[in-house]
Amino acid sequence: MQAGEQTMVLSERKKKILAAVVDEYVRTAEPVGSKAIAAKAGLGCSPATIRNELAELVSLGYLEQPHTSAGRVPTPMGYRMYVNELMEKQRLSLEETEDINRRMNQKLRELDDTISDVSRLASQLTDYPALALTTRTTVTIKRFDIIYVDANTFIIVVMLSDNTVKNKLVKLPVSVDQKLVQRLSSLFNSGFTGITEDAVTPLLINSTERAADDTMGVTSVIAAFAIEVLTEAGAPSACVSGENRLLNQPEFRDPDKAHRLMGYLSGGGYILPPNANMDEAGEIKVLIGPENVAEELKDSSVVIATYDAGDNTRGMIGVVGPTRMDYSAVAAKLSILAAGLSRRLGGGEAPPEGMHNKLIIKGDTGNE
Amino acid sequence: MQAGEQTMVLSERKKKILAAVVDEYVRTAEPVGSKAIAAKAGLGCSPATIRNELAELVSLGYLEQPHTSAGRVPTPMGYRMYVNELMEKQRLSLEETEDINRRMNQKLRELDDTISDVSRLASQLTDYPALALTTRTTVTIKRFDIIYVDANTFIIVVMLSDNTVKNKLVKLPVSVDQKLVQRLSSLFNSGFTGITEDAVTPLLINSTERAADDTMGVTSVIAAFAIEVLTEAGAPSACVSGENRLLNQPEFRDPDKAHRLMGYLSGGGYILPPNANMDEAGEIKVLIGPENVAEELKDSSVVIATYDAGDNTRGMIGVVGPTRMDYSAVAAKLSILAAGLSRRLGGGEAPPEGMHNKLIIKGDTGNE
DNA sequence: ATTAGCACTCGAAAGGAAAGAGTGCCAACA
DNA sequence: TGTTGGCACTCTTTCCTTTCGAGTGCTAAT
Repeated sequence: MQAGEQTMVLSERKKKILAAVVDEYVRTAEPVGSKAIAAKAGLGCSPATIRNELAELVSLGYLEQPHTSAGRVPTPMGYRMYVNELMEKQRLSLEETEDINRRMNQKLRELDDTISDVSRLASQLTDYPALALTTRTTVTIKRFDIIYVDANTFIIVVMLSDNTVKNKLVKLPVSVDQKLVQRLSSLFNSGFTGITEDAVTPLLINSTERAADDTMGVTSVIAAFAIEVLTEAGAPSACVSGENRLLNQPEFRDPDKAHRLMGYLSGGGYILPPNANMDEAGEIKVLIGPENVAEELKDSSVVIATYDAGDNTRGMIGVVGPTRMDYSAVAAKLSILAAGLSRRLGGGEAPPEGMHNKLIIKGDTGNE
Repeated sequence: MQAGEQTMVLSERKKKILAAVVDEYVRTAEPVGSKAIAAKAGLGCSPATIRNELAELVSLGYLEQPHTSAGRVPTPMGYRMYVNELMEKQRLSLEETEDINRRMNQKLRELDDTISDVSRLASQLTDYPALALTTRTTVTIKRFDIIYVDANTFIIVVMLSDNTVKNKLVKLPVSVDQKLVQRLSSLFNSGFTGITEDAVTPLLINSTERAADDTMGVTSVIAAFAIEVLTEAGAPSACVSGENRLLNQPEFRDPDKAHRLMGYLSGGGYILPPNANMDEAGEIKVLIGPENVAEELKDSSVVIATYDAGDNTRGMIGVVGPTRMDYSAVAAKLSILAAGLSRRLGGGEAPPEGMHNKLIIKGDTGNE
């Protein structure tokens, strides 16, 4: 963090070595030594040479040693370099891709509880805890119907601008006239469609009440539902799955540490969309260790894919794990998931199924 | 398990001692010694006397020692005795009760996603993982409406016998006549109401199709939705929350052990309703260690409260933890939750709010 | 029937020695 | 100048031994 921050261009060999360290450390979770690298990475030179290089990589800030005389471990900066430049963008095999798409198809029959299903799927695929979230920006009502059931029961049905439909059964303590219900239905259908939540003012409600000649206060019940629906649909929804997979990772063998992070995650993961704003769909964002804003994530990494859920809705699926994470595989898988989601939910401008690895990976600038 | 199974009546003092051991062990999670009991339980006798009694309780099968020269720990049989006879049924203070009810009220505005909210609440209250599940038996359609939106779009709205309402937006590739939709709407409303899922036969669908003069295959789309709704509503739904709280318990400090159980739980907890059949609402059932059928639960305990969700629907909320569990407090809290749910969801025959501790606790017979 | 006393057991904690992995550096070499 | 083998050194991990203490079981006294 302090020394050697000036971004010098690494020699080819240094890059290869750094990549080898990351790969190996990701695989084994143990500090990797010069000998192992010499054996693995096919550059024809001896452990001693590699030791020299390693020492330099340490002083440049890409690697560190848990203690003198242990192998090297990537620093966040090292991972960042790996993710930005070194990592070979993994192309999943056709089978894998198809498998993911198949499983997605199975899940996504109804696009409503999609989020939770998708996050579960992401977690299964990656074996890390996963989270899914959606932010909608402006939602309006497209259509408003009221179904008269009996004298004190009716059903409100609202179709929103994102083509979801919400309904509510209302039971009143008093009897209402079927005519009144019909009047209200058409009044709401004309007065409350196409407007945002803010536009539902007491004024509007009052005038509707008067226009409908409603003396029983039914109007306000219906209006309350309209507001509720708009609020709820406009609010971001989040969902976390597979927290327990954290326990697979050796870095979370300490129950306290695991518990802290899991608690944070099941807390809703609200705070997760880390550097705010959702980016363009299709991009993948990687946040490594201290790059995360949330204190609880400072020594974990997050990989996030953004997808386009159509009609002003942006969604993200992400995965949380130790900094020692298989970024490449995770990114590839999330990318397919996100593409699939965009294709299904989005406006249809999404790329076709084949096109699964435009893998634009992007992260922080790297400076604190 | 092998010796001393004959249920002899324990002397008063043995009971007191056993209760003291359980209480203390629940509190500290460490084997409890004769000295501690002498100090705590106010029976005026010395550690030596207690040691004699303890030895007998061990040979009777109520207690065991992790090793010679450690304190005593309750066996499942010991816990069973404690739960059945010794435990003082805990009355929560008025404040606590009110707090629970208040929090329940906050959550339960909509009775739909109730289950997940309630399980979360149960977990928060008890600090153990919680699960909620519902079994519905027979659901029928009470009312069937189709809202015509435009030539290839309509909304199906179905009201079920349990007064929930489901809807689905249907987009057709072909244009349909508004008249046809109306015809279908009334045909379904007369033909598909009051019947169970089984009764939706191809025969019925065909005759409806013919009656509606439907040549576009719209009928089958609608019928498919009807089946889907009936299936889904009739299926039990389960929900687990707060798995991570398991990590609070010292017995789950071993990550592998914790992981096993958490995995089992997030697997859906299907298999949880252990000795099958839901009992009468209001009862609390305690399953201790080996009394559980699921292998994964053999050394954990489960406390389950059943509530009446009205109209053929039985629900359960339960809590999972180590056998060393604060049965009394958990039972009391679950009891209030279940009562609250019955009151809100059930037919209304539930006891009023004040009545929160009829705490009938019941478990297995205790023999394997 | 209860109790004080005491030897004994067994796990948990503390200390220490040995093993092993990996480094840093130096001197030799191409 | 860059690369390599060699070697001493460091630090962790592991295993063993010792110590400590809580708690028991038994016996003899009350």
